[in-house]
Amino acid sequence: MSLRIAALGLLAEGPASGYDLLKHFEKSMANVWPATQSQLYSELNKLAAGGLIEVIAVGPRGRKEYQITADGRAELVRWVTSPQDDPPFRSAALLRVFLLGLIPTGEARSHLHHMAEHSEAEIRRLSELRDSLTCGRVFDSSDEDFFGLAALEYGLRLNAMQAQWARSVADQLEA
Amino acid sequence: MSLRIAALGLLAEGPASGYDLLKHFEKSMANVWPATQSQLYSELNKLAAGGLIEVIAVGPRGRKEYQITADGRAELVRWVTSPQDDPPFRSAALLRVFLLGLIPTGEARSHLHHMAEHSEAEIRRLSELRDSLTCGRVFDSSDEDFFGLAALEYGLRLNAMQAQWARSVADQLEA
DNA sequence: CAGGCCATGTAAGACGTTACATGATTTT
DNA sequence: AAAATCATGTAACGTCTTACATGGCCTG
Repeated sequence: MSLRIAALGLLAEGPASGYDLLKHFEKSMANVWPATQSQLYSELNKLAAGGLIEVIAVGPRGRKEYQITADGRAELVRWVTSPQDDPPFRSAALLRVFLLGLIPTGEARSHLHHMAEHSEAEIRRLSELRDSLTCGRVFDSSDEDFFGLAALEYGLRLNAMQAQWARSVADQLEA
Repeated sequence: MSLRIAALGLLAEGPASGYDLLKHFEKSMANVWPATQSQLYSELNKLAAGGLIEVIAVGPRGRKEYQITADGRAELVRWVTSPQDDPPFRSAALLRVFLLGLIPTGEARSHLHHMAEHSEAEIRRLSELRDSLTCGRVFDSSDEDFFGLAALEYGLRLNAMQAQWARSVADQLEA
C-alpha cells in the first residue's frame, strides 16, 4: 500500500518514468519507506492496470512516461486523510534492546555506544542531505518541499533523541 | 526473522506454551514488533522443526510446552550481536508528511495537531504500562526487565519528540 | 566499439495480515 | 447448561527481498 502511495505522490508533482521516479525517490521518500527497483516497477504496472496512472509517452529504450490520473489523485487524498489504516510501528533495533540481557554487561554497554554513534552519523548524513536540498535558499510553508524538509527535521530529532537515550541507558549500566 | 527472535527471546526466560507466549508478548515485545496469533504459532512450529526449540510436555487441550535448546540460545546471541542485517526503518506516518502539501493548509495543520495528540495519548498508555510493570518497586541494571523498561523509556522519549515536532511544524504552517 | 548509463522486467521465497476453523476445559 | 477462556491450526492473499535477465542508447 505505502509504496504505491509513494509512487503516486511523486507522480503528483509531474509526469516521469520509472527510472526518473527511482532517482527522485532515493533522495526523498526512500528515507522513510525504502523500496527496491523491482518493487517500484511492478507497482507502476499495477497502478497503470488500476487506472490510477497512465502512460502518456513511450521514448527511447522502451522508456514509459507516466502521468497521474484524476482517480489517482483522489486515491492519494483519500490515503493522506486516512491515517487509521497505517501499518504498525516496527523496530528490530528496539527488539534487540529487550534481549540485551542475554549478553555480558560490557558488551551490552558497547552495543549502546555503537547505537549512539550510528545515530550521530545519521545526523551528519541528514544534515548534508538537507544542505544539498536547500542549498542556502530560505524556505517557508509555501515551498514545494516544505513537508519533505519537515520529515527530514523529524529524522534529525529522532536520531538526536536516540543518541541521548542510548548514552543514558549505557550510563545506568555502569552503575 | 525478527518475530522468530522475539519468540526465542521469550522462551529464553523459561519454558512456555504458544498461548503463554502470546500473553507475555502483548505486554512486551509486541510494542516494538507486533505479530498476530497465527504468525506466532507458525513460527513456533518452524523453530521446533529447525531444532531451536523443543516440545518438553503436552498438556490438556493439546497444550504444547516449549523449551529453548542450546542451538536456539546460540542463534539468539548471534542475532543480538548482528545489528547490521536488521530490516530498514519504515514509517507510513512520515510518508504521509511528505504528501501533506496535497491537502489544504488548514487540514494539514489539523492533521499535525492530531499527530501530537496521538503521541500524547501514547505517552499516557506507556506510562501506565510502566507503572503496571514496576508497581512501585525500585529497579537497577541487574533487574530482569531492565532492558524492557529501557525500551519503554525509548517509547516515551520518541512520543515526546514526535509531539513537539508536530506542534512545531504546525506552527510554521500558521505563518 | 567498449563501457557506462538508461530502462524495464521476471521469479522464488520469506514475511505479514486477515479470516476462518476446531475443539477441550473451566467458570458461573 | 451456557459462556468464557484455553489452545492450536489452515488458507488465501498481499508485500518485500534477492537475484537474475535483457537490451538499447550515448560518449569517448
